[in-house]
Amino acid sequence: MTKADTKTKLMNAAEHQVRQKGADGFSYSDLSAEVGIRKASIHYHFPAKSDLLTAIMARYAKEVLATLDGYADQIPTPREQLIAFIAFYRSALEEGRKLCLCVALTVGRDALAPETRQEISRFRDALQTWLQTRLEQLSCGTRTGNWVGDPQAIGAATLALVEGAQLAARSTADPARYDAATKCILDRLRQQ
Amino acid sequence: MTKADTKTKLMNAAEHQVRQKGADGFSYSDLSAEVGIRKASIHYHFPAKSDLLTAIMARYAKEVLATLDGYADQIPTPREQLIAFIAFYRSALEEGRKLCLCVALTVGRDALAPETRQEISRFRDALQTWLQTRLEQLSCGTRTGNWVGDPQAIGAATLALVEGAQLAARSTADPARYDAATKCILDRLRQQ
DNA sequence: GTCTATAACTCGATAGAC
DNA sequence: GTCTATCGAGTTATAGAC
Repeated sequence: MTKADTKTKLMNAAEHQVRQKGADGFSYSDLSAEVGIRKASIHYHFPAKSDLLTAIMARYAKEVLATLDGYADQIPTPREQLIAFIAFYRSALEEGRKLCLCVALTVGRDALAPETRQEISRFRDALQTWLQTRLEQLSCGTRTGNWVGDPQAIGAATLALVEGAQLAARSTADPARYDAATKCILDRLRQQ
Repeated sequence: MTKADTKTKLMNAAEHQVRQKGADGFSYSDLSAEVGIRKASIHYHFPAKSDLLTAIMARYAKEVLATLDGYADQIPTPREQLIAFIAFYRSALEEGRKLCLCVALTVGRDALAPETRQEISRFRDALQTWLQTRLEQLSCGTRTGNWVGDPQAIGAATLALVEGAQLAARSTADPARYDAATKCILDRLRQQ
């Protein structure tokens, strides 16, 4: 675990770069410097850049969804699970310098390979389903507490909110902007 | 008005390109093809690419804020002004293929010139102030209707929501995802 | 698996004619 | 203002030695 193999090191470096600078913002040369391998050697592991992007997006989706499923097991109430979700997206910022991988990739969507796009779509759908399930358990659909709307609509809004809040934080490299944008929904969850 | 001068044509083309592909996703070569001028000639109008990016961001901010101030004059109630704001961000999508310019630029923020970053910050602050003013007029701070929270927090959340909703639409090039993500807040505004 | 070397291309930017 | 011509550096990607 302490010494990752080269392929893993490359994926770690690539994910870091994309989330900080976007898919067009880094090159094999950057990875070469970060990992300590000649840039031509990277092509042995990932023949084309699109292969690398697809691989890191697939891994990212798997890891994030595993984390969220862990919340479902370890955290007792859907209310607290949703609070943990918002905190998780907060922690992904790392001082306001990073974004969720799928946000970082979405801006340059036109230039992505079809397989990469598909990974992004699947991930977003899975995220929204996860949120929707928790919201259904809150039975907010029947206007319990101070919620309005059906779980599907609230799920879509919640996902948009945390991604938008990440952008806000990124705009001035200040995580406090994430907190400001998510204050309302967190207060509402805590009151419930 | 029908025949824009070259400088304006270049800015129009650049804005279109950035909002569709990001700052790193287009080149002077693309502009050359779109406007019908040799790429070396572009440097006469905008010596460096950063000059062009700063110019289109400044123009974008001015135009959008003028539109919103127009809403304040022409639309009677703050409630309807806010609904118009959400519709405006919807119209900016253009079939799910475009983003708000400041969202498109924020991902690659690290590589932007300081002047461009400053234009983005100023614009975001002005947007949030505009939203906050409308929300104060709704007197939602005192928990009127089914709102919760103070105008400042709701303003930050609303901005994050519409920007996140644009990303959702972009993820599958489908504007319906914008509608899904903004359904809750629109319903709440309409009920009020 | 990693290396050197390089092909083939695109990028932003400049010089100077007209 | 727009052009041709070009520079130097960057990019992804490949070939072949070790």
